[in-house]
Amino acid sequence: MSDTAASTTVRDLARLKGLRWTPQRQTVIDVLAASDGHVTGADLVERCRASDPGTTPSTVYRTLDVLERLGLVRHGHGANGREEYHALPAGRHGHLHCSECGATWEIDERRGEAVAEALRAADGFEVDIGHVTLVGRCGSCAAASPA
Amino acid sequence: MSDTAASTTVRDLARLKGLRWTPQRQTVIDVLAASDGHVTGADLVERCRASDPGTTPSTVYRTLDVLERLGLVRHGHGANGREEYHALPAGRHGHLHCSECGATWEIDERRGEAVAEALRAADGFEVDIGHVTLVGRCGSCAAASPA
DNA sequence: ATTAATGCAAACGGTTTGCACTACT
DNA sequence: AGTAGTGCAAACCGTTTGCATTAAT
Repeated sequence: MSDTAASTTVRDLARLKGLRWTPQRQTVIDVLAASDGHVTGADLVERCRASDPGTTPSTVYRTLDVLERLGLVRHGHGANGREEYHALPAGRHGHLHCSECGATWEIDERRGEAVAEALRAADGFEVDIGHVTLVGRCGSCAAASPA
Repeated sequence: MSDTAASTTVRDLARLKGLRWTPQRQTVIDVLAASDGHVTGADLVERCRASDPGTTPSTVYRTLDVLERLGLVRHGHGANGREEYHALPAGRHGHLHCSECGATWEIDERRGEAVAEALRAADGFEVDIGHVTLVGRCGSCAAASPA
C-alpha cells in the first residue's frame, strides 16, 4: 500500500504542469495523507523526518506551496493561529476546538452547512468553513462549569 | 476627553488587583480603545509609538496579558492567523474576511447568534465567535466570479 | 521602602530566502 | 543537457524572556 493510485495521480498531475516529481515531494504527500486532518507546517516537517531524516523545512514549505497551487492541499489556521495544512478532499469540513479541555474535532457536514447558511443569510457571504478552527467550549465543559 | 471615566475605571480595577497603573498601560488602552475592533500585536506596538515614541514591544505585550487577565481585552486570530486584540465590550461579535477582495467586517449580532445556534445544535458546543476571523468570499466577490 | 513594571537586548519558533549543488526529465 | 528542485545557512518577523533599572504605591 505504499504506491497508491492516488500518489500516481498526483505525480502525473504535477508532471502535466511541467513540475518534477521527487522523493521529497512524495514524502510530503504521504505524510500529509497519513495525517487525518490538520497538521502544522512545523509538525509536518517533523513527521517527514520520521520517514526521511534528511528532510529540510525549506523543502517542505516549498512543496506545500506547490501542492496548494495544484489544488491538492489547503492551508488554514488552527486554534492558536498557526498555519495548518490538510490534504484534499477535506475542503468542506471545519474544526472546533475547546479552549477548556483542548480537544479538537470536526464539524460535520450538516452543521457546517447550517453555519454557512447563517452567514450567507444577510449578504451572501460564502464562508470557507475549512479555513479556520472555531474556538469555544465543548458541550461537556460548558455544562460542567457556569458561563 | 483625555481622561475618560472608562480609563479611571480601568486604573482602579487594576489597583484593586494590586497592580500598578503606568503611563505605558494608559497608552495601550487608549490606543486599543481608539482601534475600532481588531489590532495585531505588532500593529498596536506601532500605533503606541505614535503617541509615545519610546514604546517597547515587551511592555505592550505584557500589558496586553495583564489587560486580558483583567478581562478588559480579548485576543483572537485574524485571517492570516496572527494574534489580534480588541478591547471589550466587543466579545460577542466576530469578523468576516473576504480572501478575494481583502475586506474585513463584523458579524452582526443576529448572524452571530445564528452561527452559534447552528454549532450548539448537535452537542452543545458554545462557540466563541469573537476568537477567530472567518474567511471566505463576500457577496460581491462570490457573485462576480463563478464558484 | 517595597516591589511591580519598564527597557533593553538577546533568544525564540516558525517560516522564508539566496545561492550553489543535485537530480529529475 | 537543461532546468526544476534540493539543502544549507542565514535572514526574517512577531513575540517572549532575563535582568538590571525605574517608578508607582
